[in-house]
Amino acid sequence: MTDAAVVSDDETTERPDLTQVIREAILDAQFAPHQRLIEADLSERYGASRASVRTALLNLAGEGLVERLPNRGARVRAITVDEAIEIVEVRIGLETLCARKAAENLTPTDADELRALRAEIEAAIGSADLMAYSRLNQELDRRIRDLSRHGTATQLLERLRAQSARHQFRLAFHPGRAATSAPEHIAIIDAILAKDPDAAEAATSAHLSGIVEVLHRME
Amino acid sequence: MTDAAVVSDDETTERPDLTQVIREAILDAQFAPHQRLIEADLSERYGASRASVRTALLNLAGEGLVERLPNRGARVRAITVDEAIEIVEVRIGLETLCARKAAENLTPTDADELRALRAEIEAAIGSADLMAYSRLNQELDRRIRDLSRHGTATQLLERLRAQSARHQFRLAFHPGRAATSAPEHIAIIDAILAKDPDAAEAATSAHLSGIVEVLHRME
DNA sequence: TGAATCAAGATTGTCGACGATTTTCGCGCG
DNA sequence: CGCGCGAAAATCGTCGACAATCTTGATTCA
Repeated sequence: MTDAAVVSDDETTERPDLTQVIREAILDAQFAPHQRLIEADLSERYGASRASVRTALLNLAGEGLVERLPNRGARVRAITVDEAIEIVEVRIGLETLCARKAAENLTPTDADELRALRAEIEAAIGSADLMAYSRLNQELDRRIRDLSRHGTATQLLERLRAQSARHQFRLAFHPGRAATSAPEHIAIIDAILAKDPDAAEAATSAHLSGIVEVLHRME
Repeated sequence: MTDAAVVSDDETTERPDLTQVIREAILDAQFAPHQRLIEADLSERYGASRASVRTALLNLAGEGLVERLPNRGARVRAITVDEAIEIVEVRIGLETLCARKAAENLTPTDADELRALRAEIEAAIGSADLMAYSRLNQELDRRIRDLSRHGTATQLLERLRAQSARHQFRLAFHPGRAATSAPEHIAIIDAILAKDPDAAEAATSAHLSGIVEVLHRME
């Protein structure tokens, strides 16, 4: 299935940063929430020294993906529903800011790309392809962050997204969720395309407030 | 186990976490922005092994206080004025959220403490004690964060505050700044005391927007 | 003179080992 | 039978040494 015989025993191929490898393992749910990440185990599993594993775990702790209990090691950080709600509440502040800036900064080229993205989203909705729709939502969020050219907000949003990846994923398949959020996403896109910061902020705020509501009911 | 005569030369006293020591050194401006933090130097300076220093630097990198350039070591992260503006823009979103929650959660006991704090602030203004006023501003921000009981927002605000400590400090002594911001702070307190989330959000937003303005002019 | 090259120095990255701390588990005592 | 107690295991924290990498400065050649 893979394209070459490089996977197995030989480690001579360039190895990507351990931090990234473990980060993706966590986001891929190869490690469960609250699972202990024992340095010696990871060390053997990835063929690196304990010091390297340690460095990676320190990095991931800084990103909020793992917790480090003094003298008791690291474990995958588990986000409760309450925390997921807090995260979305914070996202309201950050994403409305980005939406505002995106509307202000929009260039004709950006507008074309955004229109293309809108078309894709509408197509995904039309064919009821939840998986594609979920992916496009993420893509839209990322696109708006980029357009905002606001490094600080972008960085914090990226952190929060990683931390709540599991919850975001669950939410995407919540019954009836797509039908509600789709027009909200379209509204956000249109407000940005219209270069209307106030409308972009309002549409973003409305969308995320809806998510907070849903999460509260799930609690 | 007497605790006398242990302070001077002997290192047998419990040592506070190196991360905290170096963090405070950075915030105290013992290390200048962009100054390189060489592991061997810090190791000798604080009488710890290089591994411990390394751990501390990784922690501080996670907090955004130092930058780590691959294979080229760590240095104190320098915040430009543009970044300082971005940080305040983000604070608008986060602190309005906290002010809102604080107004909603306020208990009679909290209200008493808040009134005491207001009295202190008014006293500092009356005596034109800029140093005390600056300290009380920080205290007020912290108090509102606590009252909000919003862990996620609190954590992010704490990070941002540390990163922009230098700029916040400079701003506090900007000519005429105290006269402008004092009534804004009082307005925020009163809105929270009135348990009026909308007013608290508006007052906080107005205050921080003013700071953004000033920073823009300083640029 | 000036650019390319390469050697020496400085600094970080990685490693295996040892010591410290926490957890686990068996054992005796009430 | 349960509860404390202590030894053993598991695991993290620290250390010194070495390897890899980047930087600096001298040297050579056109």
